Amino acid sequence: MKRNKLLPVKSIERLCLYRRVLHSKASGKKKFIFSHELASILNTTSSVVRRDIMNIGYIGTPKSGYRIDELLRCLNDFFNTSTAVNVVIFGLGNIGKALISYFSMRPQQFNIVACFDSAPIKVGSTFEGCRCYSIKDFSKVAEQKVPQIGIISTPASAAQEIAETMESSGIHSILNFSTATLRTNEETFVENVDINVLLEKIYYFGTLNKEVSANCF
Amino acid sequence: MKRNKLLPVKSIERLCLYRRVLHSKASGKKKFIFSHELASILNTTSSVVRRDIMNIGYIGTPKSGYRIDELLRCLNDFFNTSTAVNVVIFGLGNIGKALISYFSMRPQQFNIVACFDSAPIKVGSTFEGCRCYSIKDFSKVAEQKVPQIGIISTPASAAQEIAETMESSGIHSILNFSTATLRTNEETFVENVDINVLLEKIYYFGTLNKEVSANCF
DNA sequence: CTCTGTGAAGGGATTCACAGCG
DNA sequence: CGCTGTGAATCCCTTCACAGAG
Repeated sequence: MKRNKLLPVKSIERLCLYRRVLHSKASGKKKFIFSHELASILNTTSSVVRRDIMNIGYIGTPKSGYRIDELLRCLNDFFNTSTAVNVVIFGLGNIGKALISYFSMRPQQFNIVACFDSAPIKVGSTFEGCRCYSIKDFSKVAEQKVPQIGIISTPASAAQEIAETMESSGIHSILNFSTATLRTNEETFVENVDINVLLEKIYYFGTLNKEVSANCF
Repeated sequence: MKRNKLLPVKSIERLCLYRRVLHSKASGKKKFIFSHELASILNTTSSVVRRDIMNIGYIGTPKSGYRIDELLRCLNDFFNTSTAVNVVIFGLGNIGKALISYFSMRPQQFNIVACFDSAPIKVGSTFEGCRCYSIKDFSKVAEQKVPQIGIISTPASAAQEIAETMESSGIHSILNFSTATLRTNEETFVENVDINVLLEKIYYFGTLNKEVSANCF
């Protein structure tokens, strides 16, 4: 793993949030925003905000701050979201359905183009406009829909094979809700969302040690 | 935020995973496990494993490695899981239901004792054994059920008020699936799971920059 | 030998602090 | 005076490297 010229993960996460805030303010009357305003909205510090914005190369103006429209455009370019990104979901269980429902109302950024399940009863059905295919048909569907992101919301036992299938179709961005530890190529980025780990973690930091918080800056 | 004697967040996350692996191996015939075995299973390095285990104070034996049963007991003590932790969920939408379904089959560690929703049609109903209450009744229910963890799976607009309600009832561990940036007391630990941020992130690291991976060690 | 335990080095991200500009 | 931009310091985590034990 060589993270050559890439921005820090944390910085990327925050930049997403700046984008959301700016988007919500883009139609307002205010044309400029200060680093400390963004910081206050997102519970961080102005230093962090300035550093992050510096990282993506945008230059604000002293005294007046950042132009909202320009910075927003800069962030949009940075995240390369001129067209919606195609997403596929493996596993039409509760999580899969939750994601499809969520994005069916917000098709601007991410477009869930297909879902896959191994249960014959689900294959061929349509959930909120999203067609469910057999996992066996993935490569065919992938050729047609050209997904860039894959989400795994299957039991852990199926996860590794699915990850490999996705990789062989050129998907290098995987969001893994299963408890499996995926083994992937170096160029694939996997993010694990493990509900047990999340709960253990917040329980540890919130309950076992009262004097701590990670939410504040 | 003073993270006094606390272990690093990343270390905590990994320790959860060690526990899961050890648990699955506890009934096997092998009595010992090496740091490099754990590392290989979880896609990390033996250095990391040894450092993490050192952090919680367990001492292995050179040559034979770690006693699986002892290390597991040590981890259980560390995470203080002698009894199930009580969890409440705000918002009986898709995510809320997914979580209830998931944990209704695994009541050992985390026990979802109640859920809350503002929709009158949901209040009073029961989903997979979990009773849905009005948010207004939270403090009454909380007195009875003594929840230690709260999960927010409502729209962002309701999140801040819910977080404050939870805090006033003594919950200091919050898992936030909404897009709201919560403002909480210092002693409360908030973990945000923002699906948009997650997807942006994996898209950035997986698609925009092919030469990178964060899954490998 | 092959393991663990751990001080020390290294690398990354955050924070500090201040120059420079309007 | 605000504010931003940014080198430098700091802090935290990971990695290295090796002593010590069996």
